[in-house]
Amino acid sequence: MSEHTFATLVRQWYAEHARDLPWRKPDVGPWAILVSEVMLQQTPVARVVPAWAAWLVRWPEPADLAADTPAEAIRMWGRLGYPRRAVRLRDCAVAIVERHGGRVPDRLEQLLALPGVGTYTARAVAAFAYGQRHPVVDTNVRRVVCRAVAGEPDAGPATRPADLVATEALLPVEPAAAALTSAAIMELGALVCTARSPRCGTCPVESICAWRASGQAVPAGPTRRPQRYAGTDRQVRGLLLGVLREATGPVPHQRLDQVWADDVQRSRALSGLIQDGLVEPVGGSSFRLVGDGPPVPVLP
DNA sequence: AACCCGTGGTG
DNA sequence: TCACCAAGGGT
Repeated sequence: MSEHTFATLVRQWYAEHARDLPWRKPDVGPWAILVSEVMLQQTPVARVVPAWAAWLVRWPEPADLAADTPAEAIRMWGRLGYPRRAVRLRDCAVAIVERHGGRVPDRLEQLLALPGVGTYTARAVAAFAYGQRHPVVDTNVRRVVCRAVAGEPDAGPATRPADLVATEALLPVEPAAAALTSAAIMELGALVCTARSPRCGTCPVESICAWRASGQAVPAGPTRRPQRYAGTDRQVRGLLLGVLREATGPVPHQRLDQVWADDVQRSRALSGLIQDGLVEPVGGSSFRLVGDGPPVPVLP
């Protein structure tokens, strides 16, 4: 298969079928791109769209978020899930102010050093916000490349160096075209080459797809461990945080006690929230979102 | 490396 | 219906 052909076909398909997502518009800056990427970590696009817009209205630049409390970040995060990301995003804003003068850095190494920014997000920002030529490999890209190029059923549990190498080989030399190609492959994985029921009939690379040619083998075992939720600490954390999020300021522990009957598990969940920087004890028997409280009166 | 971390839509 | 899972990161 020709790498050039693959990239060209996918880009042509993208030009016609790409979703009109707000963070793909021309004048969207690096900070807005970064916020979108963090929100999209394990949260579906449809739920991110409105949250992203509201977030940027309130905090148009990293310094704006850095100056506000973790509590407000957690509230604004709403119900996107994994609220640790809200705290890390604020930590990230603080780091951008302290290390980079309030501007989102453009070097991969600097991006990777930011809180909540890993292999995928760093590359996504470098490519989509700054037009650099880096392979951007998320679960969609991994699946597409694994299938189309290697002809294998599916990718491994996490991004590996080999995935970056395989994807890099598909990218055109010109940086802007490479970034566009990455976005296009990602979109193809999201809309056509999906995990569960791929729509090969509408796929632009069906004729050169190694997986299609080999009969679309199905993964041998379960791709990953099933996510369980009901009855777990995660559910209890979610319930506790829900109460704290709706309250203003400290909440007496008695009110938190009502969300879950098992004392041991509830305590463990609360400790976890404190450990993660989401919640803090106040006055011995109450708890609040970190930094939450009445506004500081402005002195005359 | 394996496991933990939320939430809500859906086939 | 309910198991599955969606632009990952941290430890």
